Amino acid sequence: MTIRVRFAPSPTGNVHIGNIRVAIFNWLYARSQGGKFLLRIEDTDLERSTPQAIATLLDALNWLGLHYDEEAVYQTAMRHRHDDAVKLMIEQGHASRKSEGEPTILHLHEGLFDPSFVTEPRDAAEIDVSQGELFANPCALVHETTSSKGEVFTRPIAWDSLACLEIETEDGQRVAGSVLRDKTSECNTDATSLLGKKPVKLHFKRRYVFYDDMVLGRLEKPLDSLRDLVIARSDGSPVFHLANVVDDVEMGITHILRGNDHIENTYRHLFIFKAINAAPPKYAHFPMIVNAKGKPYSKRDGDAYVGDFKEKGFLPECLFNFLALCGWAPGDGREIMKREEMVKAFSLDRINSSAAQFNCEKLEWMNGQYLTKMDLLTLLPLIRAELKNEGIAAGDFDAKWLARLIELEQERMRTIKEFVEHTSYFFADQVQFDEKAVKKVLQKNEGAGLKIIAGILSILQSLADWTEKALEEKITAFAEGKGLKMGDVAQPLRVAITGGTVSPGIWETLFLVGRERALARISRVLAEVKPE
RNA sequence: GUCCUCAUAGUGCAGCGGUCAGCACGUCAGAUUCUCAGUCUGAAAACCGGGGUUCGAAUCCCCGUGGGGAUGCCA
Repeated sequence: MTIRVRFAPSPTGNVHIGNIRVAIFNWLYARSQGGKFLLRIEDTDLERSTPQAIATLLDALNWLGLHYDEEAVYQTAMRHRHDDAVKLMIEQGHASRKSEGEPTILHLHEGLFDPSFVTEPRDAAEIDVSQGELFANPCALVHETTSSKGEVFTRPIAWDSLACLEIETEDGQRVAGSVLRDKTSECNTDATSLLGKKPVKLHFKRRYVFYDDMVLGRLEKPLDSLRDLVIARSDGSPVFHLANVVDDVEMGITHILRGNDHIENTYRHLFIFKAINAAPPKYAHFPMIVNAKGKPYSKRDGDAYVGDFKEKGFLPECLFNFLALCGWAPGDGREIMKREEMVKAFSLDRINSSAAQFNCEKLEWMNGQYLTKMDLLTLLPLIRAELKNEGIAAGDFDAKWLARLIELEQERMRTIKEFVEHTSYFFADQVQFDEKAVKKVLQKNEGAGLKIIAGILSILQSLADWTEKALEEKITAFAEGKGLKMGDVAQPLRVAITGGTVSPGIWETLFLVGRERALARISRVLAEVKPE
């Protein structure tokens, strides 16, 4: 059987890195297992789902190379399947609806207790009901308590989940649970009046719902802590749980890999699979990513939208790599990995079980590493696009010239955006001067820096051969002749040419700025800047 | 309230009964270079608390504490 996994986002708001990491893990699992990676768009929330959100979602998947194998499934198109499933469950006596205008409820009754996910009654258990009120109805015992803050908690416990139930009353007597169950009418009936005395404790044998999570191991939950579940709303529309399960069956999903916010849902979903006579898939839950405050990301805040990373000049292969490493590691210390390497090394049992905080600084470092190792021909169009994006007519610049500039800047930039930030003086006619730099490097010490560039100006003016090599020779000779350190010469020049104190090597910079502009900039500085 | 789940440096990972608790980002210091970046070298920095089990626990169990989640019509 081939493995089939899916990414099932709801297109409400912008897809954030937490969502996309779920997609990455699914994709990696599918590829590592030779399985299929499918996409289902859960657009049943008509109020909040927008075409625009779907577009940005598809865009993000495409950008990151998360290609899916079959046509995307839109959940709204599956509505009739959901309705059929509800009908089936009612027919088979698993679900019921009191009347039109009421929700449809799936009952946790013995008919659904499959040994593959519900244990036999196992541990002797008791629930203290001395505080609060106890009610009974045909489906459940309902324990209602009020917290110190005044919140009311109702805890309905399905009769069938309480094996060998005995109810202890205030006088120490024990009454068989069946007595109470038989006496209940339609509504919640006060247990005290049914029994003639106040119940204080429930004694029973506890069953557990369980499944084997491929990341977390065996997970279980007392069956009595689960209540019947709504599968269709009052208006008849299917709720998430129902739609989700039915679609997974329809799509032949074999493995569900999702965030651990769904751990609890899984216990419920198992009953739905059973109620529609379908075999449940295997599950793996992994931790969510949290933001710098340690809180979960939310679409509502527009937090960490994937498109923002594209905008900021991160490379998709880097973001992919980085997100895969949030909660997963190959185990041998490798960090920067090609996609094929990750596919090869990926396994669910190496996924971490604790939440990962997103560390943007490390992402920037990693992006810098990617950029440094990147092939020039691959990088060139990305830079051109970004220049264009910034309103710089990149087409006007000679390809060789631009290539050389990229070469020089390649290991200095951490994002594509930084390239533009670092290199504005190569493209502009006028330079933006950093006043501090001008003061410190040119004006200080009675204009020592100015004197130096004045001296060098005449040498450069007479230089016919404007090449990196020639510039290096002339400037070095100048420094040596004057008994100056290279830094004493390079920095004043750098400020005059670039406006600031940071640039690639000075002769490379001079060369690329070009003879005309370089000389003009030095002359202008000499004309306009006066010693302190 | 009840239930589920998680917990190793500031951050991300490694460790899965015996390690001087390792790696990476970041931080700090030094080296190199005309500045920056990079590269190289070095440093500081962690097993949430308390009980057990064991000759021996970061590792297994229990109880706390803290974070996240669920608790009948969000997905």
